[in-house]
Amino acid sequence: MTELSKSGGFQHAASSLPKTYDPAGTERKWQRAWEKKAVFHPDPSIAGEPFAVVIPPPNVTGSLHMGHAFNTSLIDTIVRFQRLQGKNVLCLPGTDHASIAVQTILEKQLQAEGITLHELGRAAFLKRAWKWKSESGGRIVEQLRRLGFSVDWQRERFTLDKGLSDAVSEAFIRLHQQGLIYRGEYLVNWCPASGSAVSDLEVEMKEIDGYLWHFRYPVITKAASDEGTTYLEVATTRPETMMGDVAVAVNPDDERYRHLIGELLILPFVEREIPVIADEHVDQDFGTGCVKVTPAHDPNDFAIGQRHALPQITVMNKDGTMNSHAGPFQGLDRFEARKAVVDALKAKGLLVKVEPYRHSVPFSDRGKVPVEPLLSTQWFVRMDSMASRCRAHLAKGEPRFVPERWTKVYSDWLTDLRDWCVSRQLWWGHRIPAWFVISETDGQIDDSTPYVVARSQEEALVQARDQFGDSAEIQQDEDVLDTWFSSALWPFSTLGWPDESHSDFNCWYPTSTLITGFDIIFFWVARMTMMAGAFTGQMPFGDVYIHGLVRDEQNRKMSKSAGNGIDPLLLIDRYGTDALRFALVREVTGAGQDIRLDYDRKKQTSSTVEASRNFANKLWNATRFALINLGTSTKSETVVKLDPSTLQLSDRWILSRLTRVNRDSLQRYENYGLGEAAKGLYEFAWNDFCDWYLELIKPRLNLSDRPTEAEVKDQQIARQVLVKVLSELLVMMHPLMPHLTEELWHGLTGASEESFLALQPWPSLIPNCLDDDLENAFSELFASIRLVRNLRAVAGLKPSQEVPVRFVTAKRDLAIILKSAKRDIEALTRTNHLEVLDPVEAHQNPSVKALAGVSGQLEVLLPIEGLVDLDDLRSRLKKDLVKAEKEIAGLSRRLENSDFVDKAPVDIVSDCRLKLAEVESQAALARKRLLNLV
RNA sequence: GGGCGAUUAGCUCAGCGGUAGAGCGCCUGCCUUACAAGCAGGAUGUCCCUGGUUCGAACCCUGGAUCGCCCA
Repeated sequence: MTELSKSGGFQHAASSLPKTYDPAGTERKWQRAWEKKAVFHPDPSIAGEPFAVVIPPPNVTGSLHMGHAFNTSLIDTIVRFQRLQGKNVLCLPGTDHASIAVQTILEKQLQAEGITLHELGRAAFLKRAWKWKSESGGRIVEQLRRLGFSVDWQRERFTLDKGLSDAVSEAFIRLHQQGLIYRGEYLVNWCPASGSAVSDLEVEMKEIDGYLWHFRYPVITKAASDEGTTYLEVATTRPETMMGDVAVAVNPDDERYRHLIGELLILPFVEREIPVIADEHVDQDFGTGCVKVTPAHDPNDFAIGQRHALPQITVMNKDGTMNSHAGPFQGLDRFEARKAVVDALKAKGLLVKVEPYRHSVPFSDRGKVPVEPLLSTQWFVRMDSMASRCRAHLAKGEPRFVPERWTKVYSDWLTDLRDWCVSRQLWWGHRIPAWFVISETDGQIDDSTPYVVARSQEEALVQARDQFGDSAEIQQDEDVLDTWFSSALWPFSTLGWPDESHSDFNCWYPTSTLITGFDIIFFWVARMTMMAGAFTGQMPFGDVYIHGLVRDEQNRKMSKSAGNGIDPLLLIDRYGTDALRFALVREVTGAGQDIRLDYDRKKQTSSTVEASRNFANKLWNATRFALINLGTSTKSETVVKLDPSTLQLSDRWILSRLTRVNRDSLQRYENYGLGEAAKGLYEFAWNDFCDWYLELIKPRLNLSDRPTEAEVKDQQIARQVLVKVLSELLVMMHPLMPHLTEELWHGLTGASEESFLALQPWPSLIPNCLDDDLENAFSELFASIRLVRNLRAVAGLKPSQEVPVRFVTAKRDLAIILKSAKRDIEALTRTNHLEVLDPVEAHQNPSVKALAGVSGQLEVLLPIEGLVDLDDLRSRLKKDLVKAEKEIAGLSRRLENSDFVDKAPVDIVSDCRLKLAEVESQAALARKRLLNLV
């Protein structure tokens, strides 16, 4: 083992190969070698069909979670496969700058040090942020390396890098020129926790148990002149906003209130007069049918306010406390204010009732606090034209979603899309490239201050002076852009855009496939297609492969707050990277469902990953077996062309299976059937290759002391086939288990340190090699072997005890196979004398009392009288008989049905007849045996 | 309210018109010279319910139940 890690290969040390695979050393070794030799650093100028994937850039504050591991495993499987296809593959890594997350981390640090953000100042803050990034921002990237991710690290990008930042400015400027960016005062989602506006997508609606408060506003005009004061009753979930009320709305068709329309009410506490208005969007059946209208604090009310030209009165500060418009409640936090308002209403006798009420409340994704709809001046990106361009592309199938059903999710979202608020009141990020001409508004910035958009301060000043004269003074907007703005440019900004002559951009744009989870279809996928459409005129990727989420053992979404994450690194330490990757990929089904990862939290074990680890070990040992049995001069043999005439049947069988799994895997990898590819290769490797083929060739590999010339020659054939099958299997497995296969392939082929399995060609399909008849024959052969073993187990024979066996069949081609495999069967069943007879021969030469079984058209007899417990045998035979009779009943019923016989396809009917005959003979045999036992 | 997905062995999931499979777990033997992280053998199912289409339904179509997700 130490030998292995020191020498960097085990090709000369087969005998010292350890019995179990130790992933840690192997993984480190190849990760280093791949990166050192720049194996995944493609050259855009070389020939070869380009294939490009950009990874979803993880948050720079992040650390590896199962979602990354899953996404990475899928991406890497695909790109490694494409590399084996000989394509010029670029897989480009990087991280995003995560404005809010980074700012939150740093603010916590500052808080601990007792410094406020504003004391520190913007420049010092940014310096700190970059320092933090250089120290802690590399963690996720190092963790991605541990997954064996075959990305081009030399092209790694960060959204705040110079190039990408320039791309962001350029994009902003161009959108502004096209009139797709505007600035204005609108109701936005204000996150009091981060002190910034957030976009609609960053708001999560949550069902909350709250209350519906009913209270009364006094009517002060017409009605008041009658008998005493009349009141109008309103119902709200947010009493604290009442000081911002500018009207009460009722439905114009509502008989109850029609007479009050146009009357005035008096708003308690602030004593403002507000009108009763009619709006047909008011639901008569909700609450009292009267809606208080607070345009500055509610999106629906905002719309009503727009329709009726109502004023907007903001009663809250941006930190969530009440402002001077809130009258007596000024200074209170919004939730304290709610209580205070309710208490005060109660004291005034204006509170009618309180009922428990479950309703949706918007929460900030990041801040985890209720979002406050607040009027503020922000920058917006106009969505309609960009979205409709995307829909036009989609009509042409661009991009293609896999699975297809996500297409509708994407296109629905692109319809009726609200404009995107892109400004954030933060410092860490891309500062908005807009400069206010403050000299026009007396050094102040307000909504009327003109601005210029430019690439730099200098350019902005030139523009400003052009437009406003030489004394114009400018000041840059304080805000930064939404992190997703830069992520939306990722597929082309990372390739050199806006320099469209950049060789990377020319070679790899548009990219081939995007592989990501359904949770960011809106956040990221749709925004990328919109930006790409606007700037490159093309969709940024051909395919979008959407995968599910990894859920915990109880099917819950993994999240930091729930604390139910499963640490991939823990599983890697325990089972190896390849085992984790294989386990994750194997679970993926064609439908793109979520996957549930089995996990025992106490023991920190996962039976799913363990099974994959065991599989890795199986491949390890199969190779170990090969190396032990190949002798010394094996390397050149691997390239020898196999001569079909020299092959044994079992060789032809495994080559047929190999060809089949090659063909299937190719098709599955290409069509995102990664789980199916993994399962198919697993079955081939474990069942066909290890369980059967290796066992079948053992006698051919282990020659006697004095082998004949033919035996020596045949040993060479077996060795050649062994190496061919195993080495090709390693290539096909490589996308799934890159480290293990790289290691084993080097060991098996003796390839130099300079060449890599990762860059080998996919094995070509052997022509005319698929042989259905042969595969069927081998299935029968294996069934017969299993039957003998089963009979031996029933008889309670010791594994070492050799007995004679008789096969009786009327099926001639089966008899031929069985006879030719006589030596193999004997070896695999511990049989010392195997006879293969037809029924006539068997009848002429009846055997003594024997244990018997039937498989297909084959009867197997174990003449071992005296060794068998007759009672056991009897109950076994009875059970067989019952089973057979049940089957006979079913089959006969079908065959007696004339509709079935007439209408079903002929081969189905004949299969049915054949099966019936077979089961009938099985039953007959069981009956005969039972009689003989008496 | 609109939409999507799921429901199959104890568990995790395949299968998607011809009468049910895998891995793990379980039972019985085995340290058989690649592998005990293994080998051999074995047991295990009203394929959620309901109608319908069909010669035939786990699979297609009605309707429903339960769980989950997305959008409003």
